[in-house]
Amino acid sequence: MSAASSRATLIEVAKLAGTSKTSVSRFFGPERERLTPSLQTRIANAATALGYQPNLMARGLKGGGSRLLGVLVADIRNPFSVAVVHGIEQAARTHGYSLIVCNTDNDPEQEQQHLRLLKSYQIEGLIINAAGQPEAQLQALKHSGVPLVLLDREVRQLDVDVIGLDNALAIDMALDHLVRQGYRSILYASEPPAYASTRQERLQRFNQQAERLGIKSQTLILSSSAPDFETLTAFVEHPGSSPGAVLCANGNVTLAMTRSFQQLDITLGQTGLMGIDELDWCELITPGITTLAQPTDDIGHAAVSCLLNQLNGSAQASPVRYRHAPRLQIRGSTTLVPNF
Amino acid sequence: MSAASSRATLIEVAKLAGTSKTSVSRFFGPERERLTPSLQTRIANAATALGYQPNLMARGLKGGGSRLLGVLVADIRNPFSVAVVHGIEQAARTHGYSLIVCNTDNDPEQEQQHLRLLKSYQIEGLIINAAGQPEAQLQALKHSGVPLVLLDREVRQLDVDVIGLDNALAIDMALDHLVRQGYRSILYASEPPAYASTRQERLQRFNQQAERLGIKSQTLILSSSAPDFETLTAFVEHPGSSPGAVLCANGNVTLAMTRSFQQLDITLGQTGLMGIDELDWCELITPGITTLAQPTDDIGHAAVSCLLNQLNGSAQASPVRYRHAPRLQIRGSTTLVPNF
DNA sequence: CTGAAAGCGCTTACAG
DNA sequence: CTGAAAGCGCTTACAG
Repeated sequence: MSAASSRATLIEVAKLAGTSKTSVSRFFGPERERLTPSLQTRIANAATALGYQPNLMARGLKGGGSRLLGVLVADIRNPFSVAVVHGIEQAARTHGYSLIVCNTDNDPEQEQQHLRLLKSYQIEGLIINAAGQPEAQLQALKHSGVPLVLLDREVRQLDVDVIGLDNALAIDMALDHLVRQGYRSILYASEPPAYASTRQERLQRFNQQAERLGIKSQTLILSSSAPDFETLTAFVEHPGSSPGAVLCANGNVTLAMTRSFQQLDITLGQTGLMGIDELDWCELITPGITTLAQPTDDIGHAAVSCLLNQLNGSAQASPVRYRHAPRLQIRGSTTLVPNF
Repeated sequence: MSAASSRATLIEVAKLAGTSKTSVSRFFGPERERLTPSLQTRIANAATALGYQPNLMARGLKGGGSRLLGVLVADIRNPFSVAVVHGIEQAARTHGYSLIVCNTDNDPEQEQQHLRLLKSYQIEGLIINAAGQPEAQLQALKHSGVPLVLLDREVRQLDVDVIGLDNALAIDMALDHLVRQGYRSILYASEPPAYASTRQERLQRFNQQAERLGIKSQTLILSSSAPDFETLTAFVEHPGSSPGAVLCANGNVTLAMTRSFQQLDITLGQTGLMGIDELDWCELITPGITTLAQPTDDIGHAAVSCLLNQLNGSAQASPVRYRHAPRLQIRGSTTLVPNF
């Protein structure tokens, strides 16, 4: 159909520059300096004249490396994930890498499929926010020399670098804030913890610390179908001896809970509401929703650094865990007596 | 550093199966049926035994096609873009394609750089939501036989398929709704229209239709720095003979305007507020913000279809324009007398 | 400093 | 139905 005036190749450039493939190849690689200045300019001219772009797939084939990083996200529509991918992209670009981004929609099957594909593309590293527990595949990748970094979620029995939030610290900060603000009974709302280590860590820390602090605590696991109004209603009406607050395990939960608050006509602040993950609209819901913002750019950058360290061989012997601290963003939803 | 027990190759599979490279290659390609059932199973066994995955970069090199689609977005943190990419990904996966996703952060320089890279990766098609006007590069790509689809934004002097919203229809629907609701003076808020054809189209249609309908109209171009409270305040205080409404050109603007409304303590509904693009939180801002939702999945799917049509050679002679209709989502922000 | 040659893992006419 | 051979565009020892 199309004219397909196919792109110029190394050979054509060499011919036009009156030199060999080898020299042209060197010109576009790390050995450019070995070439005479005059040869360099001859090649440069020929290349621009022909609009030559090295074929990275060919280069990848022959040891040069694909310069491709795989990124596998569980939910690309989650603002947190998008923000991290943005950070990853920034860092990757700085180092001359491009990204193959795949989304699994939290489906382990799609995850398997994507992992197969990524392997096929000879990626030089993989950053994965796992949907399931693809230990076998990842183990195989790792074993075949592909640097790996787990993002936010761990995978059982897989001993590789993990980058994410300091979940224990986050829960501690949340509880500390809520208690300071006068809330003494806390409902912790989360998506089902199975398969997502982050959810488990946060939930576990919550239970542990709530007990240690003598806080009246309760847990609500959100089903993906209908919201659980009963539990929430009961909690709001009988929070115990003192005011209650709802702590949301992540942005999705915060969204769901905010909806529920509105539908049940629960006053923000009077019943506290706080969430892990910062979202565009948290400041817009009167009187503002208090959050723990994750440093998403830092997380993305750290993930790329880990990968590069592994590529350089300058990696630690044992896997690293980067636990980033969240930033507390205080708003009206955790103030008992709204001032108006 | 790592053992790099490198992956199995075609040759090893052939050896183990006691056959030739050719047959193994056929097995993994579209010609599998030409092989004897017995040969097929022998190869299948050998392949799984070795955990063989075809090297797609090698395949890409030798005519087989890279099975890679490029996606270039102007702002990956915009929920609209993310939703469309999600749709693209779904459709691409169905057809066995993976995505190289690049983000330009609305920077024409990054766009140039990414385009060069994408070309290097031998993508089989490109979906681009342009940041600048990269006509030359795109022209070259098109000329070298790479199917192209413009997403949302057109590029001047570039005659290729365009997928996006029916901007004229959207504006018409918005104006119709606002007028019906009793607003007679409308402030149209937009980001700077330069370089983004969508913004221009919407703005132009707004001006045109406002005049035709005899609506008192005004325009506010948002600067990226500080919000323009003066214009908004003046508009709210002197909307003319009858109530005024603000129409936001896209999701970013809706966000900015909602902030401004709150900071200036403007009551939603009393002064209308409506936006193109549906966002998670539009239903959460009391009394809800009326929107025109874009069918993002459809748009993503359509983009992939166009690409595939071009690849098949079954494309129209002249470029196609798919203008998708928005869906009106009515909420309290465009009701003059809130009922409570 | 420069180049001829082998080879990366695959596909595809072309023969048989 | 199957396979030997050439070649995709590049890199990298190895010689000169």
